[in-house]
Amino acid sequence: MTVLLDSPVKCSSCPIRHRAVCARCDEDELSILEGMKSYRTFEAGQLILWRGEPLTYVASVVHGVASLSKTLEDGRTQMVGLLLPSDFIGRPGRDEIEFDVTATTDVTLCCFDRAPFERLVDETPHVAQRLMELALDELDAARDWMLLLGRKTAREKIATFIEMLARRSHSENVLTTKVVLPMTRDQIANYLGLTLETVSRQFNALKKDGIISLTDRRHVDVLDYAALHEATGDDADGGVLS
Amino acid sequence: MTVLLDSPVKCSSCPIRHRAVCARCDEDELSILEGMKSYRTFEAGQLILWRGEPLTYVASVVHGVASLSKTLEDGRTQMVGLLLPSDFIGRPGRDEIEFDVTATTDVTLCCFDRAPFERLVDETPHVAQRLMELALDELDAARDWMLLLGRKTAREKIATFIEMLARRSHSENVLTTKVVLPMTRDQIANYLGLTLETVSRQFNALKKDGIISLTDRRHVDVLDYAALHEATGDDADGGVLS
DNA sequence: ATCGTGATTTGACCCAAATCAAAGTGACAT
DNA sequence: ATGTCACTTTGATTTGGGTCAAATCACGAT
Repeated sequence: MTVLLDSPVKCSSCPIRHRAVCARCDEDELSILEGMKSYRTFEAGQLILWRGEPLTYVASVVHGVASLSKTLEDGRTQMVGLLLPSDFIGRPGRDEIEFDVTATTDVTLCCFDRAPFERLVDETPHVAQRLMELALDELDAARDWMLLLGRKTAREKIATFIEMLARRSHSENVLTTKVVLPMTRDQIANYLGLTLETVSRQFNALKKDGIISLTDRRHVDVLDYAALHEATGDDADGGVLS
Repeated sequence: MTVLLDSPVKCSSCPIRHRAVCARCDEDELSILEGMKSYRTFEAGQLILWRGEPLTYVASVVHGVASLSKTLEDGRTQMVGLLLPSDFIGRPGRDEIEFDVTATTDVTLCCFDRAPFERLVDETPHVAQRLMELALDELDAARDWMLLLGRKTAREKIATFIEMLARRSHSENVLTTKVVLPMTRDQIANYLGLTLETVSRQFNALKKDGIISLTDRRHVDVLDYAALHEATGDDADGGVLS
């Protein structure tokens, strides 16, 4: 199941050092974190946490992609968030979550036991502030997603999804044309409030229109950024995810 | 336009005293707030704040209902949040919002200028904590709404909406059967990702099934709570808003 | 190489909700 | 009482995307 790695990387050379909850920690604070952290890895498809389960630890995503999802009585499900590297799982002052967390790809988490972590948060205002910023970013992303789920057509949903991945996958500030899809058509459907068949059809429709090309199942090449943005339905600079 | 009332009520007798951002303030802190607050009222339909506009003040909703909404290029809109009494507008560390805020009914806000308020937040950890709780509540509500927008049928959406209002409108812990709709069919449609015609038809379908009765346009009477919950599609205790 | 399995694409058909179009309601002003 | 205006209901029709079903593809295991 869960594999515990005995040797997490040093905070100072951690890939998410500058974006995660620890972004503004100084050397002393990092060494405290260093002492209380442990890595856990999960394989693609594994359930990481589930609704109602008491949270014994909180964590930052180091590598990979995890998803948050909610389920209706009859089994219909909707993803309600994607966790990319540097995103945070768990929240101060709550010991349950009301959704499931699943590893979408193989995932590495940097975990902290709750009690000592919460103590650190109470004593370190800028960590609390950083948590607040992360929560507000999630809230903004959730609201963009509400607009997508409530009002966008299937084509607009797919275009928005590709644009979002392109935006997030550029390492610095260069827009990449090659986008890696971190999930299957089924999972994409789940994220966008569609069925997998519609996802497939719309990918191919965008391809037929010369906006993207599909090299293999997990890679999209954006041929025409302007047309892609046009296809999202968003106005000028709206709809930006985080 | 905006009316400024010169005599806001005393914090100590404020109806949202125990739920708003000031919930855990002591007498001294309240008197600081007392000194920096002012009331503003808006008529139903008025725009309170809009996207991109710099935020000069933050506020708590005292009376009435306001809505947050986002718009696509061609004018389709989606509400992304409802603000009921005690909900908070504005956020530490951001000076713009990425949605419009509109008065749904007549609204009274308790406003604080940003600069002094942020100073207070920095100096008063429990206010920062309360803001965090409010943000996390909004995030949970947003996620419930994503499930609704992405996966629920029109009937389920209407049932969920009525159930949410019933839950929120009970003054203490008694479930009321009479629910006041704080908005028009058009606005409800906007909130639920539907058209106004569909909203009207589904209200009448629930009525025909004996689950609710519609006294007048703005009042719903819940005749059968169990059936209403059944109709939401939520499982046992899920889908609770805030 | 071949098989098996899960992911993806494609096609045919259907239905829930959108769209288009008209009436119906009720509160208020004249 | 009459007209106006904004909101709501109801009906007829269309349609985007869901559903069901059958290939096709890709890739690791044997």
